[in-house]
Amino acid sequence: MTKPTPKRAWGQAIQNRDEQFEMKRQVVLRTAARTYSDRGFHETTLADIADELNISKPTLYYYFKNKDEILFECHRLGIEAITDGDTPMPPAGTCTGRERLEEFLRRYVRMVLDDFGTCLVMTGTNALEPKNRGRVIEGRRKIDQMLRDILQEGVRDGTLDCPDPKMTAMFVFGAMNWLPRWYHHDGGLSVDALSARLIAFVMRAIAADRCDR
Amino acid sequence: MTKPTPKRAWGQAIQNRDEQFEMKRQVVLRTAARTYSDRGFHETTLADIADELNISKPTLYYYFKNKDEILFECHRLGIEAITDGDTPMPPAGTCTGRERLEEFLRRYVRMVLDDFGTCLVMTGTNALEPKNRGRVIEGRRKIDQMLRDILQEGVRDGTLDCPDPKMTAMFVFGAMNWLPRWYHHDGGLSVDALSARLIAFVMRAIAADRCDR
DNA sequence: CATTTTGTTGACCCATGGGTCGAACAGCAA
DNA sequence: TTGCTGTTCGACCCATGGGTCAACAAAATG
Repeated sequence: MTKPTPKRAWGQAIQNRDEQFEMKRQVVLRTAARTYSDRGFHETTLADIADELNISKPTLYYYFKNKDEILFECHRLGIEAITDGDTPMPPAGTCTGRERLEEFLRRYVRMVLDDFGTCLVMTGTNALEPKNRGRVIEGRRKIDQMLRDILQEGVRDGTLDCPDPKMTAMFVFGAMNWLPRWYHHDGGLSVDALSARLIAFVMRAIAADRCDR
Repeated sequence: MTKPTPKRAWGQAIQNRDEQFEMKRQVVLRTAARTYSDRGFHETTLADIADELNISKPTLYYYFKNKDEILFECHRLGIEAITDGDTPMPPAGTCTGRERLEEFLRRYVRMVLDDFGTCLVMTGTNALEPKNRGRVIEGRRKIDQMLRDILQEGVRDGTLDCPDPKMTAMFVFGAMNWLPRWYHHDGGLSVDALSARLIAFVMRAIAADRCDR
């Protein structure tokens, strides 16, 4: 659950003023995301986060409006990690549903094992103020829909065979969202190896040609 | 996530003194488990629980030592629901690993969609005091082991075919532990139907004769 | 009815922790 | 040196909520 922490100090690189500001914001967010995931949102005090960065509590308020905003930003970054990944998902139609499914699972696993993704699935949205809460829920809904669409696409083009795409999606999300609770980055198993195993498991369950071995 | 609440009043049935005491304890626990699951442990105040039962906060302290103990009892009941179910699991050897797996999954799904089981998988153990925390973790470890053993048994007797029972167990637990987050008792899908779907999904993935259809 | 035991409560205590404020301090330009 | 702006912090405020207590109500007991 906790990645090997770089443990970089607070103000390191001396760059442009705005970049420095944005960089420090990021450092706070990463630290917060980790701590929220480990101990839970309500069990984490702002003093905890500040201490971990060797800064004071008011300094946090120089970079963020309040505790909620920090959590919201973590969730937002987690969601963006899939929806607007660095390389976009291959659009529907360019390859089989099964191939798109594999790609989606690979991305999602990577995302959910990154600090922000982990935070997204480990901490509830209850703490967020209504407006931000709604945005997060909407984001997650879109991701849900993405997987459902892919499954249906695979059923249509004959590369997948699952009786109930909606429910199947939930089972698969469950398996993936649970990863941060037991997978440790320091073990012998790499994220890529893990996602390969998970993909194999899912494919055996729903790939149309699942009698291959 | 929230079952149709009976909403029974506080002191209803007039029975033996001790039974009454124990019954009221149970009512508190069920209410607490539901609220903890819905809103989260830290988001739930003792006043919330008390209000829901139309009693006062100090009354809770007449039945329980503190907030932690209430949570612990919920977890304990959740764990017992599988380990010491009303009818014991068929012992290893009396049937195939695959059959035992089906039975285990059926039980686990039922448990995890009951108030206490839901509470067990929805709320973290961080809040518990060290001693109780250890007991809960131990309980969950035993349940983990149970599934792993069943999987290995199935591999041995040839009814199951999964390359890595440990990891497979985690995937399956993930899918099941995620159920309370999306399944609603008031929908058209019964718990039994749901567990049948989940079992079908898992069996397609790891049953040795998974080419049946 | 008196008295003890069992249940219940309003009112209170107080540690925790989110959030604020004004002072201080850095760097930099004129 | 003087000011200006961006950054940091010690000290403080105060609402929340877990937990307590003494008093009161309600059965049981005799």
